[in-house]
Amino acid sequence: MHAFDVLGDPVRRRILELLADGEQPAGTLGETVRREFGISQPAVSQHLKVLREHGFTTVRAEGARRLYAVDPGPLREIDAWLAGFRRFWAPPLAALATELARGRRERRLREDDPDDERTTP
Amino acid sequence: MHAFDVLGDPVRRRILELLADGEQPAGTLGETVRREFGISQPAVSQHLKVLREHGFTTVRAEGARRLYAVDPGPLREIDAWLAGFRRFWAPPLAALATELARGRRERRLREDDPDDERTTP
DNA sequence: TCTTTATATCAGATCAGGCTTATATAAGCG
DNA sequence: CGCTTATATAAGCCTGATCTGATATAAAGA
Repeated sequence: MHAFDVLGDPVRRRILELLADGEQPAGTLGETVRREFGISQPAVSQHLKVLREHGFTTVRAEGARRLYAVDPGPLREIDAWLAGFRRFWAPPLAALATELARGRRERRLREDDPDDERTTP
Repeated sequence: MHAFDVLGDPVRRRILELLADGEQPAGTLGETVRREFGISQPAVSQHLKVLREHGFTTVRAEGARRLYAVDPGPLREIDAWLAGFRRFWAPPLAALATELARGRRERRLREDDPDDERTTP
């Protein structure tokens, strides 16, 4: 199952959205999702398993509770794939900004580079 | 079928990658994909149908040929969904840059706003 | 017009995903 | 310890996605 397939399911997307605000125990997630989608506890648990096994979440045990949290790895990969298409809608400046933010940040902070692409003439 | 499901299929992802370099007739796409994945012509045609019907491509007829091209709409929506998680891996500067590129670009160019968040004290 | 080329659609088979009910595991508590 | 709470796994069913081979449609060319 590819990362995109994992995100194809609305329940799994919702779980990730909920986790975006911070870690949550399986039970709390389950309650919300069950209310919203009308599915059973095992169904939720199976979705959590898919998310886990594909690296979208981490889990840590706290007593009997399982605390889930977002693991950004696969989302990042998807973002990287999308990058090849971003030029179809993003203005060129954004690409530059991304580049800037990604690689040149530390260089700038250390060397105090006077060369500045931000102000286009 | 959700946009994420559409991208879940490797054949469809490949087709979009090929189209990223510009429009191509179904036949050319088909040849490449058939070579790479070992599937039949109808299979490719069905994938093209999925891409079409979910808004990932446009088609225009040129004689008997169908020229496919990327339609960025759904990819953009996916990008928007991902935005809610980007803070997990992108440095804050990138978010600012995105914001900048998206909405404030013209304002800045016109008004020459002296208010500058870029330099955090 | 007849034939070839380009692409799409149809019908049927197969397979994977997701759901449910029932059950297992393990911690918390009286 | 038993009982309850929290979560996971198992087994079986059902639906929908994708594939193939056959066929339809339509443009191009002899």
